[in-house]
Amino acid sequence: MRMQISEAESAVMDVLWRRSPLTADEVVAALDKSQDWQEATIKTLLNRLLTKKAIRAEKDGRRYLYSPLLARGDWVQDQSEGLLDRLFGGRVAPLVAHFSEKGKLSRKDINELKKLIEGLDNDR
Amino acid sequence: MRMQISEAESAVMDVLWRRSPLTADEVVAALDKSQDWQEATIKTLLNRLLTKKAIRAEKDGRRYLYSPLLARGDWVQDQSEGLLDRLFGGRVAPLVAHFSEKGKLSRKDINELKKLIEGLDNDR
DNA sequence: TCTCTGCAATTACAGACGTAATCAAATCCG
DNA sequence: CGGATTTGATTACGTCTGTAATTGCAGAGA
Repeated sequence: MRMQISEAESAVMDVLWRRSPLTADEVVAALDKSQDWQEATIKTLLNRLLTKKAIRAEKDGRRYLYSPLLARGDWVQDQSEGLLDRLFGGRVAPLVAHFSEKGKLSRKDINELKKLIEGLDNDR
Repeated sequence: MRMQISEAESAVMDVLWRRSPLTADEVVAALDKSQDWQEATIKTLLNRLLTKKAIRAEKDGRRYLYSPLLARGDWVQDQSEGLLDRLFGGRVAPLVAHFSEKGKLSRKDINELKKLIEGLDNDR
């Protein structure tokens, strides 16, 4: 079983991925807009992430500075592929087809996808 | 907070989505290949799904026949959109770009995507 | 040096989940 | 009819998660 990061924990990771290192206080501040959590709650999440080795803390005088250890790309990869495997037989096209059917493709998406696919198609 | 179906529970849903109604026994048989669960475990999962109203049970003589109430499409939609929002800002193109970078696009995917996009692109 | 204070570490607690064992009710067999 | 068997219902229990409160310790002031 690989490392699991919970929903709440990933909100904390998100702020550290955006900018780091940060003090606990800065993390709290960053989450203030998006989440309705007490400071203590965020401290707990930071500690759980520490024991999971998903982040690290370096002493900076009286406080700590937190940084991610787990790379966002790896995490995203893990999550995405998990969902792809579980729901779409591991294939990307059906996933996109699904979003298309559900009207989740914006014009912008379509243009970008077109460009992306053409690029791939040309170079072999 | 909307209805949550756990990982283990979704394995049970999967067999009912494939074919239903089924007896508990048939569900157990179907899961025998993929999961290493005791019969009792599967009974528990069926019951939890019942209380969550994700499936229903109709009496068939001595036993019950189980069927999904939750549609697979709805569930897939829920999961996919959740991931899309959490990891890709709710946009499909970046998700596909991600898979592309990670080399998860097969030739077949590319062809299908191409066709799909063209279709969308033409009709407006 | 003693106290206050700002943080981090520890502890708390209920609900969900994974994973079952056990209990009970209905039915079949002899 | 009474025991064996089948199958669903109830109970169990440790871990993880969401959500905190509380405690303890290292500096800042008095």
